[in-house]
Amino acid sequence: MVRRSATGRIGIADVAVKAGVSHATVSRVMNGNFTVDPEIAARVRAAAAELKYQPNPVGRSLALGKTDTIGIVVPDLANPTFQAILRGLSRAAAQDGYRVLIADSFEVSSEEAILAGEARRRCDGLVLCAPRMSDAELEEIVPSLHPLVLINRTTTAADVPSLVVDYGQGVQDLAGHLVDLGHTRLAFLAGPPRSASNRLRLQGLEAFKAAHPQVEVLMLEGGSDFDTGHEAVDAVLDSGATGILAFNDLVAMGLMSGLHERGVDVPGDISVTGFDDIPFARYTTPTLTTAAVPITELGQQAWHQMRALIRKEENDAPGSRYQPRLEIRASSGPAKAPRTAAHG
Amino acid sequence: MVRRSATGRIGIADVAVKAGVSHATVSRVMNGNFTVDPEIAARVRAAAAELKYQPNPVGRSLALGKTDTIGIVVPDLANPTFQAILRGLSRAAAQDGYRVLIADSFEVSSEEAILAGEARRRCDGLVLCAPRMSDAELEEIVPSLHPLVLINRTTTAADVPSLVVDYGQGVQDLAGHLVDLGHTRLAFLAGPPRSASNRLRLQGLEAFKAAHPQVEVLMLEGGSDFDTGHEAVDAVLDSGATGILAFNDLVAMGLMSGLHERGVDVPGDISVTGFDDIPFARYTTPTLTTAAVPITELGQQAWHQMRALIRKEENDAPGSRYQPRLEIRASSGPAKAPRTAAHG
DNA sequence: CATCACCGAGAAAGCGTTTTCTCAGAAGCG
DNA sequence: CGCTTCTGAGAAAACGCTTTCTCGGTGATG
Repeated sequence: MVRRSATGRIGIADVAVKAGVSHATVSRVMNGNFTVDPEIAARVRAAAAELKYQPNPVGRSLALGKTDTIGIVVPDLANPTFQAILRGLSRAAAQDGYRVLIADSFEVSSEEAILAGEARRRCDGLVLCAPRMSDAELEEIVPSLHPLVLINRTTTAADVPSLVVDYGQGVQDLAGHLVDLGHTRLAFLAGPPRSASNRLRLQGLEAFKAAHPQVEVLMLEGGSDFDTGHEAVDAVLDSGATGILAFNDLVAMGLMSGLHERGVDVPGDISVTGFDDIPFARYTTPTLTTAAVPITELGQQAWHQMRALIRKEENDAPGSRYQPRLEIRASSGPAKAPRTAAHG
Repeated sequence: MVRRSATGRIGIADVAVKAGVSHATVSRVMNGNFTVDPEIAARVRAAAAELKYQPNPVGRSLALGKTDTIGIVVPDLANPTFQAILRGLSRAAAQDGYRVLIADSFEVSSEEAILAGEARRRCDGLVLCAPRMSDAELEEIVPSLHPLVLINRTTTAADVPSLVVDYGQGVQDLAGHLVDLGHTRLAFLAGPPRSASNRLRLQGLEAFKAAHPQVEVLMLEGGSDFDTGHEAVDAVLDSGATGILAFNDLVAMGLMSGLHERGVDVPGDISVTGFDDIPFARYTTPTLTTAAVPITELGQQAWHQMRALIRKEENDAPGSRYQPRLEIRASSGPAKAPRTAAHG
């Protein structure tokens, strides 16, 4: 039997014995070091192949001081946005031989710091995705997390690229689109209170209100999933608004489903817009007007920024800002006469 | 400065020096070994806290022979089914202090074996999710992957729990439902050819045909995403079938969207069913009749099986079989008179 | 008072690699 | 032929931790 090591797995030592050389030589051969006699190299390779030897990555990591793994912390793995970021990140990282370790904080912001630290120590770098923690807390832990890439949050720390989507501009574009269609009474179905992207949307709407004093913009409480939108039907109908800006596509879909059940026509009676342009958005009935965020690309960019950090390359553009693109589909249409005047 | 080690990070040695004890003692204290003098322990803890010492997991892994990480290989991270499994797995594993490393094979079956091996070596166990590789290849690599949990595939190897969804039964339930509604000409929009779950559906349909000779069941080529369903509109209309069994909910949604564009009424003209019951399914218009698979629970179960393997517990139920539950919604309805007779 | 058992902490040996250091032996040169 | 230089491979250190081994020192017991 060749099983010698305590773990039961065959190691470099087994190969060394079989090939009649030292571990050092086996290591050299496995790493393509050419200062080794071709004949011996061949013998080592034969032995390795015969034993099906594969280097233990943990030992390797310890010696090399790197794990070829990056971590990502997301607030909620059920959210399509984070799924897409994860996908883009994983795909891009894989092309450079890196793997991704995931940590889901389940929207528990108090856990984020611990999760992030733990994940960081296991990996060569960390992507912190839309953290829910406070600015103060973020600033405090950021230094210990380098190399770090931030998504949808910013920090004053240097060397921490930030990829942010301009939700403020996006929501203004959507509101503008509705106003162009004649809507004068809008309502915003807000997202999770701790979400920075929700704050950006709110700021965008404030700016919009300032620029369009004739338009009413109501604020309604919401969340980030289907059910939130579905449950908001009453509040939406009560508001008398004809143009609804949902926090994201999921909320918009839930809302449209609820409106459909009530016999309210979209966009005949009420126009609905989403945000994100998830793949489903083009297959709803009616198809969903939304603001498209190149979200998978964002995950990919996150990796490229991370790679630059790991390789200590000069980074000409540390971080970037993504502009959502207005995607006009069938869920938004001309405003009908305001319902407050409908009884006349 | 306390930075001594080559990596720049502070290690156990720094704490030892600061507390005036040996590394061994620091290690003992950090691991809650009570054979150490309380006063010394306090001194060590104080030093550790002051230096913000956190044990290096790589060194720890090497010494302990475990990484507290499990790997998962999925054919396509963009597929909601695998996302849900990942979510359930990650959540359950996290509760036991384990993290998940992901590997996406992008439906390239030739990559799967390498990916699986690599991921396995980095982790304490592996979840192989609906692998596309051949049975022969699977059998070949399975022994080297233990502890291993298989999803939607089976193996002859012992000690490899298999979690499989009974797609065959599910598709028969759906077909039966349509036949009960009076449909006599059905069509199946197939999934990826290499998918085992697709094979199971096909087998189920064969059984169904045998049991219902009066019902026609046509086979149409397809895939697993929206676009597949959307592009299948012509084929579906040409087939003359009034009841369409889509491979999954995504395909069904794409198809319904396409039918809607053509002015075909669902379920008035054609009934459509999906599979999986993804969250979106209850918010489509019309809401989607489908077969619900407890997919997140499946991910969770995968962890429980894995945990039993890692802990070498006796496992009373190595693997299990999940029965989809028929979820009748609005996309299926009574068959109208066969269109072949409509010209009369 | 001497011996034994025991307790607690340091020394050292792993865990599986990579990489530096070291040193035979061969080759080259005068 | 003797010296130096170079090549290539083994010995050993390092990576950061856990854990066994060892042993000085204390308290207990006969």
